[in-house]
Amino acid sequence: MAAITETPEAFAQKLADIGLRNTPQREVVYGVLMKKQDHPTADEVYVRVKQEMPTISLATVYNCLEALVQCKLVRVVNFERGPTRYCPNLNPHAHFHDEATGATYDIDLPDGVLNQVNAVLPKGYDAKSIEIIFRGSAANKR
Amino acid sequence: MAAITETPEAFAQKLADIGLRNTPQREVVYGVLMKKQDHPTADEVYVRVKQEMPTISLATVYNCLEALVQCKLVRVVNFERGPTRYCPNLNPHAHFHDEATGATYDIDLPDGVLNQVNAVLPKGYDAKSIEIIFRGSAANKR
DNA sequence: AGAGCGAATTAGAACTATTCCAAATCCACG
DNA sequence: CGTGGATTTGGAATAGTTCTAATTCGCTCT
Ligand SMILES: [Mn+2]
Ligand SMILES: [Mn+2]
Ligand SMILES: [Zn+2]
Ligand SMILES: [Zn+2]
Repeated sequence: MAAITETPEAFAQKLADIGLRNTPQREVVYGVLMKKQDHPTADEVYVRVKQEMPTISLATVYNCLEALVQCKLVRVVNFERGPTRYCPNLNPHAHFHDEATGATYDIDLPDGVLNQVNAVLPKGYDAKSIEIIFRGSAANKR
Repeated sequence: MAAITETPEAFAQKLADIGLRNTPQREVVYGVLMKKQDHPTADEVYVRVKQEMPTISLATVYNCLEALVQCKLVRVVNFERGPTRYCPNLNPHAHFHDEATGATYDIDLPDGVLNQVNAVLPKGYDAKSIEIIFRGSAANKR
């Protein structure tokens, strides 16, 4: 299970692992993502971050999100060509996109299912990641 | 199994079903998609279509592709935020995206697997479609 | 503490894929 | 043939993201 509260040291270490520094901006961006476990766009992250750090720029939010994605503290989710969304849930999971409301829900994926899916690949295909997106309607969720 | 060669009448009917007319532009766009079973972008479709119909506009290619998607003769595929790609394979299948080459491969999906995947959804979630994308590397394919 | 220096941040310009718009064209029907 | 609504067309507009170049930051070394 991913730690809900990453220590500042562990956080800095994850960045250091790929040759990046820790910065106040990166901490704040990561903080807002952990605080509310949803799937905000870069713009939405920007709005939330500005409450804590009003001087941050949108470019920096993009930079920080990219840094967090690279050191695997955050995942990227895309629905069609809509704005990229950022997901702080590191557990193996799929996404359910409610087309009526636009809401996104995390769907836990047992290892068994991932293996089953991976098994459909013919010889010669080596998948580093599997992304599963459901589209439909969800009743009374969250 | 999807017909490789749709008759012009069946084609026109699929359009009529959703209240659209058949047009030469729509036929040509559909034709180039069926001819080469890959996953071209709108721009790539545009280039191919212009060989047969040099006066067609890019806007019309977008319009035609949208019409074909709506009447379910063509599917849409998106990888991250890259340009939308169009897939003429109507069988249930997943996509394998080779990150090294950028190539896209269709992966047949047996019903069993789709059911297994659908079964991970908690009560209250009703999926109208399931999209599966593999990312990795494929050796010597196609 | 102060200087040096590469990394990070910033504001704004640039870019790209797509959609919008308004005018021209087409075409099925009467 | 003439009309009217659908379709096509070229160009403008849009949205999200990336790029650029100048500034600022914050270690490290003295
Ligand atoms: Mn949506
Ligand atoms: Mn790629
Ligand atoms: Zn998620
Ligand atoms: Zn396909």
